[in-house]
Amino acid sequence: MSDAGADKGHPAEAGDVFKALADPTRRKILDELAERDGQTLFEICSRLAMKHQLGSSRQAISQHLEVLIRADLVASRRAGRYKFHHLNTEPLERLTDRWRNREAKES
Amino acid sequence: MSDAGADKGHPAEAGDVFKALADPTRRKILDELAERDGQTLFEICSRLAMKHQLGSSRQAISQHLEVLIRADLVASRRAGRYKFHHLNTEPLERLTDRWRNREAKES
DNA sequence: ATAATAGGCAAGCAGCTACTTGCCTATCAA
DNA sequence: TTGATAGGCAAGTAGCTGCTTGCCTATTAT
Repeated sequence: MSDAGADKGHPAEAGDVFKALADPTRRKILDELAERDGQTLFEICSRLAMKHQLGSSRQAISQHLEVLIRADLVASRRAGRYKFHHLNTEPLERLTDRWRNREAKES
Repeated sequence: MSDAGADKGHPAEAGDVFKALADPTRRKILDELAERDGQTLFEICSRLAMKHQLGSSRQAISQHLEVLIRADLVASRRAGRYKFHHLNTEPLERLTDRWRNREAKES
């Protein structure tokens, strides 16, 4: 039991997606995963530190990943002592159509 | 010169757009402007209160509009004692392509 | 002119949020 | 086994953010 995903307990509201995207560090994490999908926490940490001079600690990145997972923008998969993170662009698909199509629906 | 818009003093970074969209009240303001463009502050206040049971004060909405203007999502135009607000969807156009196209550029 | 309307400015405050710190568990190599 | 690696949990904290409060200016109606 205990699903390895992150799309069961939450409906992943649109508000969570916007809030997740509101942080620059989280956006850089998504950039990193877009460039190389399936990285572990330590990989993301070291690559962010090198490429962006981001001195974020491991725990900081871990908490950011939690937010991204809650927003369904990142899916995690356990394999032994490693935990790989994968980018999911599906919540981004029709995110802004709401205002471009002149059709408001929900918050 | 001296355009009546909001793209001169600020480059209107992408981060400002994401932060502006992170608040549910601001998203509802955009919904309102998408449904009826060119409303004044008082119009937005009363319509939000009616349709969404949003008990936000005038100053609260005013401050939200400031954020939206800084993000270039709303343009304001003065006419006498009225100030009309217009929705600008241009910053939303390629907002999420950055991760969907696998091409990271800037924060 | 006087009052009403539409909006602006700024200080203060409560709640949230990103981050740190410290310690813990689990898996793998020697 | 022991130690190193990969990650988790939880409390504490500083700064940001959304909102209120109070007072102010500008434009319009009477």
